[in-house]
Amino acid sequence: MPVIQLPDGSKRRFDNTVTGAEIAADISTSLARDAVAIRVGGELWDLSRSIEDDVAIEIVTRDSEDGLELLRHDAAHVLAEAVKELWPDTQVTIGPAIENGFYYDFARDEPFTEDDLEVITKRMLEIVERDEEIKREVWVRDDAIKLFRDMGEEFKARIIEDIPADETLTLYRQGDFVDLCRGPHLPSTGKLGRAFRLMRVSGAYWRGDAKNQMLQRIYGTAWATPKQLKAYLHRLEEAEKRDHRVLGRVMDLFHFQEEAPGAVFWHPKGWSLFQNLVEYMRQRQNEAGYLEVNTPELMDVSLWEASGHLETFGDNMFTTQTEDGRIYAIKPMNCPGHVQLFKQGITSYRDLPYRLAEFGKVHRYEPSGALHGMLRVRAFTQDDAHIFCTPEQITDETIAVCQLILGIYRDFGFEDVVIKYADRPKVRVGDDAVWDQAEAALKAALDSSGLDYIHNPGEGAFYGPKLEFVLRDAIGRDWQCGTHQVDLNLPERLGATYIGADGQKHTPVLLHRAIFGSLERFIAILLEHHAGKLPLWLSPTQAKVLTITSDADDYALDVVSQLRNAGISADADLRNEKISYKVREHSVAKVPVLMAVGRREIDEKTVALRRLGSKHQKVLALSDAILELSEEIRDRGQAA
RNA sequence: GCCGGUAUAGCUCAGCUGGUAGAGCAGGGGUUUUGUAAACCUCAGGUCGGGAGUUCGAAUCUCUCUGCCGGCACCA
Repeated sequence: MPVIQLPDGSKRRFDNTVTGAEIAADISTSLARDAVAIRVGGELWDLSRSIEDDVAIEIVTRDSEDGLELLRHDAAHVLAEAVKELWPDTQVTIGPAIENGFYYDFARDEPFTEDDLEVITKRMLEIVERDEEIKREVWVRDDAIKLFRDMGEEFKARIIEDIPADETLTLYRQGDFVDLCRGPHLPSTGKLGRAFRLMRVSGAYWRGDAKNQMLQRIYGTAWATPKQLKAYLHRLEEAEKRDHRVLGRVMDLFHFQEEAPGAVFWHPKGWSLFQNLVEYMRQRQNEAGYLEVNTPELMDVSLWEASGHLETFGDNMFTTQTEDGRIYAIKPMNCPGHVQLFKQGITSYRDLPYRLAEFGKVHRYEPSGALHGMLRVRAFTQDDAHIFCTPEQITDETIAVCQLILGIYRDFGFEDVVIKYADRPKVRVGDDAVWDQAEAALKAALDSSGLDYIHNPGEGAFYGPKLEFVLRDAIGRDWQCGTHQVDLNLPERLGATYIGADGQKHTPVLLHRAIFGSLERFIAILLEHHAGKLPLWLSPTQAKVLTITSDADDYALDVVSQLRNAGISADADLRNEKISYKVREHSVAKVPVLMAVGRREIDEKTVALRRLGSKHQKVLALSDAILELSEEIRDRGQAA
């Protein structure tokens, strides 16, 4: 005779054991309709599972976060059922719910085609229509293995074999389809509804390991209501419009071409944007006590052997051989070069910390399949810096770097930043004792900074543990940009020393840090974050002066020169076109400020100023316009 | 690197089951002097990504290489 407590504190008494479905029905018919599971303690239970004890429960509805996950997981099962009905020889493997949807991995020789997806969708809708009951069954491990092996489901059998022998297994059966699954599930396939869509098919390795067989993964999205599905598809379309590869073309910033895979051809406007970022960073770094340097792109492989790069990073390095037989590597990182600079000049502890910065262009041979616009390239520019310091200085320097990074991200409008602490990876150089020391130092510094962080095990650099700075953009995507690493290995390998206060030789600690990470990547992120509408201070062309009639040509040129004198990048558009035509063209190209000038403006020494994204313009004195824009540029769009 | 898709004019795309290419925009020339997201007329522009094959004949079918796209793996 269980007493069930609901989230509002009310209690219901039942005479016999009761199921979640019965409780929901007892409350209201609409709840009975929308319920998909119940939460008992921390666990989700099937609606059909009977409750014997007094417990507090929560009814999970289809549009809640948990409910959606269930729905998506169910969609994966219905997908698998449909595929098994259509192609019985296909083997099923796994099919979880993921963000916004689900997937299922199948083993099948024939590839799935676009047309197949339509056929599968149709079958899935039929299965929903059939409203098959989804039944939970508890099985003994060995019986389950036999069941799947007899069905020819080798992959499933292997999954079960890896489950500890004493663990009870649950299978879920719907129609003729049975799948190993932890559950819970919806009570019947009809509850899935029709708000799902198969999106694409792709390859995926069995158990996520590139050494294994490749399976075929079908991705789908699923929602509680058709309206939500539509909204999601709309969001995808919007995200596509933000694609930096598209914006790069319409804004005339850069391009790629076949002869240089993974390398950017910067157009004048794009390069101007690039230089704006460099100038900004240069100023911030100068203020923070960094010294800017430049080191060779090409250095003999012996240096890279000594640093350990060739051994641990060699697969990613470009090399070239000259006529004299020497082999040079094109630098994939700037650190060895900076150590050479340190070795040239620094001899005393009095010079530490010694902070070297370089806008270093590095080349890395990334796997062809990894390339993606400017977000993943083979040639990129790092805002790299190396801080040589004593062990005692690690904490202060680390805190200073964290503050610098967070402050800079704020200037770009990124407030939401996650810090990850990544420790030793499998492939690394140096003794464990040195790693113990480096990890402890970084962690202690981070702890004393008072910043929140999460642990990212095994993801450090090959020479030391690191902090990763992940920022979240306007549409909720995460990007890793900044990094800060403690390195006790490279300075020693490359023979860097200084004389301490004790008169003895010491090896300096090397802190590696980057803030944008890659300028190319950061620009791509900025473009997508702002959907191309860059803040005024960053825009390559800040203002365009448009003539309404050719009578205004002289005045327009005068306006442009006054703007330029005030440090505002401006151009005139004197073409024989209608003003609407010019407004449209420059709006499409995302020019932030348009100034139209005609006869009235000539007479009154004014401009008709229109902001990107606005349908309105205001007429103001040229001098006032210049003042307004100058202030906005100076404050980087953030009113003091 | 792996799986799948894809490559036609500067850009976006059309071209059915093989009969050697078409539109819009951009560009050139002209008309128009224009008041806030596309004025009008006209001209030019492509060995259909590269190579090989099948065929009387290939943008179209096959193979292969390269790039790109979506994932996976890698990386950050």
